[in-house]
Amino acid sequence: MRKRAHRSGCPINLTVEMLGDPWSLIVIRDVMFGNRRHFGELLRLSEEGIASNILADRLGRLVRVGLLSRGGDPTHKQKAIYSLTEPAIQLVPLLAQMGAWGSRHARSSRELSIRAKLLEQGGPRAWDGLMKELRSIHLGAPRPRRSVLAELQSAYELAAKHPD
Amino acid sequence: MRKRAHRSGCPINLTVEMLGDPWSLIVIRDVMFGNRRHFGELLRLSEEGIASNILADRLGRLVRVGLLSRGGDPTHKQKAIYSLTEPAIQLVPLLAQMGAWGSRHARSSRELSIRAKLLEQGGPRAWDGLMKELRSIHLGAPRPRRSVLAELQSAYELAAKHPD
DNA sequence: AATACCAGTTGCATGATGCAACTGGTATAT
DNA sequence: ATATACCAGTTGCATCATGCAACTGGTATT
Repeated sequence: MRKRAHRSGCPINLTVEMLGDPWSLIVIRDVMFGNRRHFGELLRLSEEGIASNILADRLGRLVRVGLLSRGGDPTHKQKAIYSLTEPAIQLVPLLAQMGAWGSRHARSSRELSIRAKLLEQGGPRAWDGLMKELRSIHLGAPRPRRSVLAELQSAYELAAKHPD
Repeated sequence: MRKRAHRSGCPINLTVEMLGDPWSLIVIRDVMFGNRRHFGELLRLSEEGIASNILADRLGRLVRVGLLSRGGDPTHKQKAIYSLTEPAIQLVPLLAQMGAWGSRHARSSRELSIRAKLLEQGGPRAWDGLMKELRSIHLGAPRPRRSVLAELQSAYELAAKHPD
């Protein structure tokens, strides 16, 4: 007796079912914006302090539902590399909106808000640019001229160095 | 000894902390798009079958964090009316992206996808229109000429009547 | 006075999360 | 060859969240 497949066919509900827990989107965010590709990186560099069992569970689940893919690292047999899949890359607009909303309505730190606000202001043009870049990093697509990640990073560093 | 206020100051994380559970966004969706305003409506008309204790807990929590407000219904002393607050209304773009992503990458039902796709295609113009409309319904703002909710509803009904 | 509606609450089973310690395989240095 | 460190997890256990069904006490209707 397995549990019913889905609660409903509503697109919002299905998205919530897939990503509506306290950690899935955090893991995807770290892979996407922090370029964390190994278990250990995700574990040790985690801002929110994810536990290793939860991380293992989420990585497995995200691979199963097709949001991450797991490849071996040639330099180390034990090492696994996690990559975003196309569906995960298409979460960029969603994450951009989440960042925008959070920076507006929650008490987010100023430096971290900079990136969210920049990505919001960039709009669909910036999102597309970021998605192209992620396709080159994670799916082996040709490298685009523009690097939105570099733009976000330099804006963040500027804000961090220049504490108002 | 209370638990730490937040896991991190990242805007995405703060949004996940507030909405990253299986029910909060479902409740907000029903109030927003289904105009469910009472406990009983939310409970009985729930597509996903929320349990009454969970609904009570979420309504309370959403009121506490300022996404819903709770008012009394003049026609019935016992009856409570829940309304969206401005921060919740500003979740429109986020919900629109969730719907768009879900209709593209999950097996959502065709009729329910129609609305999500329409809202996506409408873009920021439609989102602003919807937000204005919600401000009139929930916050007593003047009623706008355009009704995005009516547009979504008639598109849905057309699709439901005309099964491909 | 009886019935139905309303917004929840209670009790209990099950599952998800959080924490710390541990495992077994792999590379590196001596 | 041996010791050390790295790597991706696993295990055990406590606590918290969710799911289900039955129940509660106040309010309106007939």
